[in-house]
Formats: sequence, C-alpha cells, structure tokens
Amino acid sequence: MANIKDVAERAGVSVATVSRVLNGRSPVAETRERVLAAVAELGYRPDVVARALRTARTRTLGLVISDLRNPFFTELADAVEQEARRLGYSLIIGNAGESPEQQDDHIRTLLDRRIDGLLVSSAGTGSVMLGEAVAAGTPLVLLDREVPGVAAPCVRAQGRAALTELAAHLAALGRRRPAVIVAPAGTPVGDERLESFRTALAAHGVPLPPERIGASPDLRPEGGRQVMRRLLDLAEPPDAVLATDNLMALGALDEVRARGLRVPSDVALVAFDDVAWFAHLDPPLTAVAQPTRELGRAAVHTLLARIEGREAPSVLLPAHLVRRRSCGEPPTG
Amino acid sequence: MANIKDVAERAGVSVATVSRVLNGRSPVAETRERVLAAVAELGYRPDVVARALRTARTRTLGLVISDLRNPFFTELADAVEQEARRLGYSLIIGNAGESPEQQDDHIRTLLDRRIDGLLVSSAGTGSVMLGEAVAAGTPLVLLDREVPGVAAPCVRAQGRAALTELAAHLAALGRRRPAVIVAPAGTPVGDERLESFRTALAAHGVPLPPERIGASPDLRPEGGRQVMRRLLDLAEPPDAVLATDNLMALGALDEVRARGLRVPSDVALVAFDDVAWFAHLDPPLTAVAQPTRELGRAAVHTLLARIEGREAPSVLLPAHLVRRRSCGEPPTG
DNA sequence: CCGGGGCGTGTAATCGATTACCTGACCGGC
DNA sequence: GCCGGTCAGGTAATCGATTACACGCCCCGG
Repeated sequence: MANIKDVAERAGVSVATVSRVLNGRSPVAETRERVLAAVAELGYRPDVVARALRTARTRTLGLVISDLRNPFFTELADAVEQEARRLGYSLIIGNAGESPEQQDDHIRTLLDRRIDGLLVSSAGTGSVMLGEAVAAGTPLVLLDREVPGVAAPCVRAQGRAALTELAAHLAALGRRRPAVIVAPAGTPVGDERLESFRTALAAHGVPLPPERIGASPDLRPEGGRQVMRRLLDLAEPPDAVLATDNLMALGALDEVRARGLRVPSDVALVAFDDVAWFAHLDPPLTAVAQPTRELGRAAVHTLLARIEGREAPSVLLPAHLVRRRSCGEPPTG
Repeated sequence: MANIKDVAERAGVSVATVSRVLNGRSPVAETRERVLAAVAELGYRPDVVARALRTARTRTLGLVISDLRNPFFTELADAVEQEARRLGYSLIIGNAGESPEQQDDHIRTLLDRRIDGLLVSSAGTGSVMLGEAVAAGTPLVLLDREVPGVAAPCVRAQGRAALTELAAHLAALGRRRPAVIVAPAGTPVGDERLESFRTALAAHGVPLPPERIGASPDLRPEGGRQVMRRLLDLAEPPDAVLATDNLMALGALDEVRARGLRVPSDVALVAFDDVAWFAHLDPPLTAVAQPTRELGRAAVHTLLARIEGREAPSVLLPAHLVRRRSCGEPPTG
C-alpha cells in the first residue's frame, strides 16, 4: 500500500507538500495538480492510524448500547451510526446486554482505542467506567438514560406531551381503570413516564392507584407478562395497560391472549417505543413513538459539540402518540 | 494520560523494558515487579493507536451488514461482536441498508482504517469494493450471502435439512398446495432455499408449480405482502406459504389478515429466520431457525484463520425447524 | 585466567502521517 | 539597487509504541 513518501517521490515534492495539498493548505495550482495526479496513479489513501497518532484524533466515536437486541435501541444505534458517518466519523458499537459489567468492559476498550467521544445508553446505574471516562476527559453524552452522579449532557425523549394525549385518548374511549407496567425500580426514565402519565390522567379525573402500577423485574417480555398476570388477577382488573417498554408490552400481550382475552375489547394495550413490527401485530399496537432518528442526530451533534469544547446542554425531544387499534378506536385515516 | 516513557522513568528502566514486560518477554522478576508497580500507580494503558501503527495490526474487525434493522441481522451482528470481543478484537459495524453504494462506502472507510479483516453480508451482488478489498489483500469472509466472482470463504446456514423436515411437516398436515415467497431474483441464498424446498416436496409427491413461486421486489414487509396478494388471488390459492425472509413473512401475514382469512386454518405460514418476536405473534409462527450465534462464531474464527494466513474453507451450518402453530399443529410440548 | 555463550537491558530506528520552523525566490517601494 | 515582505515548499521533530542490534555482565568450561 502506497504511503505519503511514495506519493511525494512520484510527484517530485516533499511529504510536507503532499500533506498540505491533501489537507487543503497553501500549495499553488501546478504543484497541487502533480500531487493529485500521483495520488490517483498510486491509489494512495492516507493511513488513518498514523494520522490519529499524530493528531490525537481518531475520528471514531464509541456507542455503548444497553440492549442492542431491543428493536428500539437497534434503530437508535442505526440512527447514530448514520449521522456519525455523515459527519466523517466511524462508530464502534458495543452491546451491554443490560449488564453493567459488560458495559464497563466496553467503555474500557473504547477508551483504550482513544475514541474521540463516547455515547452511552447506560445499563443500570452503577457504572464505574462512566466516572472514569469523564475523569479521563473523554467527551461523554448519555443517550436515553440519565445516570445519577455522572456529569454529562443527556439526549432523550420527553414523553409528557404524548402521555397527555394518551390520557385524553383513553378517557375519550371510556377507559377508566388504567394500569402501568414500569421498568425495574430505580430506572429514571420509567419513573418519569409514570409520573407524566399519572398527572395527565388526573387532569381527566382518572386515578392511578398503587395496585395498578407494577414494576417488572426486567426489561424483557417475561417480566411484562408477570406484571400483566398480577394486574389481570386484581378484583378490579384494569381496562387499559401502558407498558413503558416495547418488550414488556409483548409479554403483556402474551398473557392477555393466554387467558383467552382480547385486545382491545377486554383490555387496551399501549406501549412505549414504536418499533416497526408493532404495526404487524394483531391488533396493531398504539404506541408512544420516540423520535429515534432525531435522537440519534442530536446525540451525535451534542457529542461533537463537547469534542470541540463547546457548551452542550441536555436535549429533550418530544415523543408523540401513534394511534392504532389496540385501544379500541378505528385507525385514523 | 501517562505514556510508556512516564512508566519507564518511574520504574527506572528504559521504554524497551516496559514494552517487554507488558508483552510478556524476557525481564527478570524484580524488574518486572517495578514496572508493573509503575504501571499500576500511573494507571498506564498502552496507546492502541501507536501500537497499531508500529505493528500494522489494529485488532479491529469490520462488519458490513446488509440490513441492521432486520432482526435476523441484528442478532447476527451481536453474535459476531461478542465473539470478536472475546478474542480481543473490536468491531466496527456498518449498516448498508440493502444499498450496494452504502456498502461500498462502508468498506472503503473500513479499509482506510486498516482493519485486520472484513466480514460482509453483501447487499446486492455488484460491489466494486469487495473486489478491491481482496485485491488490497484484506482478509475477507462473506456472511450469510455468497457473492459470485468474489474469492472468499462464506459462512452461512444450510437450509436443506430444515426444509426437508418442513416438507414432511406440511405433508403430514395434509397441505398439498405449497407456495414460496422468494427474495428478489439473483439472490443466491433465496434460490438455494427454493430448490431445497422443491426437492423436499417432490419426495412427498407434492409439486411446486411456477405460479406458486413469487419473487418479492425487495426484502421488506411490503414486498412480501404484494406477493401474497398475487398468491391468494390464484384460482387455486396455496394452502401453505413459505417466506424466505422474516420481514417478507410479516407482510404476507398482513395480507392474510386484511382479507379476513386466518392462519393456519385458511393458509399455513412459515418463515425463514426465527426472530425472537415470532413467538409473540398470533399465531406463533413456525420458522426455519438459523444458528445465529454459531454463525457469528464461525465467521469470526474463519476470518481470524485468514488473518493468520491459515487456510479457511467455507462453513455451512444446518438450520432447523421450529414448530409453532402457524401450520395448524398444536405446539409440541 | 581467559574466552565465549546466554541473558537482561538500553539505544535508536521505525511505522506514516502532521506541522513548526526555516530557506530562498520573487516582487515592489524608496 | 537594496531591503523587507510574502509565500511556496523543504527539513526535521513529533506522536507512542515495538523491536533489531549492541552492550555488558555473569558464569562456566578449558
């Protein structure tokens, strides 16, 4: 593989000149042409590794995702990758699989690789390496999940507007006994969603008593199913259930079906995260859609701001309600 | 951030010695201890970039995936990443989104980054850069999809056994008019699946006439739906449909429902690729499961073999049938 | 007692780029 | 005609590691 020296020789100039041409500095037209010709003839491409060593910038970002198999995060990762690439950055993705240890493992290798910046949607809250990363001065931006004690901007969706809309939607359809399946205790996002929903319901005079709030042991279908089981066993079972994550919603749906009940006639079901295949379920699921693409974009921009030393506040983007048929309404045109 | 020189000074030795200790060569116990102590005190971590420049090995692999949003490929990518990491390699993932141009774009940046090896599940067959990659001497392994004209081992699943089983399954359930929704023309994998299925059916005396084979324009739900529409409009509509990709299967299911028909009573449906949420559909979908994890593992091992200059043949791993309820049978305990 | 082999360690070259600094050519003004 | 300014472009230091080669020490055998 040709290097800058080969190009310099072929063009009859010094390596400095080649470098300058390629980086768009000074040289005059004639020299420039000769260099570019040599580059083309040799098929020269600068060695990114050498450049990184010299400039201390790798043009690589790291993304550690809490659970890549969760379609919401798959979409998010894809959005981040696209935007990063558009701006000339490569992305190394690490999947934590909801394990804080694996997350730390990933962060460590990413720091070792001298990535320019780090995006993390944290699994759990007890990550040692997150602290180390900021201590080491690596620009960090949190994605989707806030982490207490870590001083970094967070990019995520704000569910309030969508949940207000949802409360109205349910009220209009006469659902008076809502329930919520929340993420395991201590997940800040889940708590916020719960509170926003409670507030929105209250505005319609609909209460949300504690027995109709169930915390799932995990963010998987099985956890959602367990909670749904308890909810349906109540003396006064709910007539509408909101799951704060798409996988838990799936499990909840399983339980409804297993009992021979139907959505939406027996119970309405709404999920957080509008993943592509919700539209293909029977019935198609009404969902709170997070603006995945925009989140990815904003995350990359915020991170680049930090990398360039600019101020970068947290970003909250509004989620919106996608009405399908799982609450009993016919689909809106 | 401390570098090897700092460590050398602190330990009172030369940088060469530090390097040797860290790479497990010569030094004697006492020196070794001093160096390790210095490393610990300074929190030194070798600069991977500098090492890569010197050794010409980045310990990074590239993976270009045809469509990361397709859950089958998400799982595959995850499997690859895990195995790569287990063996000390980082993985840069690029999503081609079924676009050959984007694929080439990714391959180019990956080569620029001097990755040690490249894994590609190719979108389309007309990739210029795939050829360039082998020409440049970058170890290459194809994943899931063979590419004509590219001399590289391919790691993928062999559907024959599963399809033989499927033919028997359908025959036993009295389905006599099978149909197939295949990937767009020219996709080698799809063709092979089709032929295996045809052969297996023939063994049961069941024909597969051309009118019951529909090529989808793309690998998305909408394409599958279009084909299903044509199939159901036949004078003799099929009583069982195999979709050679999970997303096309989803679209096919949509069409069945839209007509007020039921799976499996009106038509049986089977999909290639057993993705997690198939079990949550109504009815749970019978599927040909590819050994995703093993494919990922094998792909990484094959690639490492090539990197180390060893011979590495193509790998074919058997897929197997996962019987659920979409063909009419009660679930097997 | 001396020479050679082996071993531990230091010196310095090297990987391929970027860039500070310097040189020399050219031009214009006084 | 000389001097200073401008600018293209060359020389060489530098980033942080690895490693070939050399050196010196010790030990052992003759």
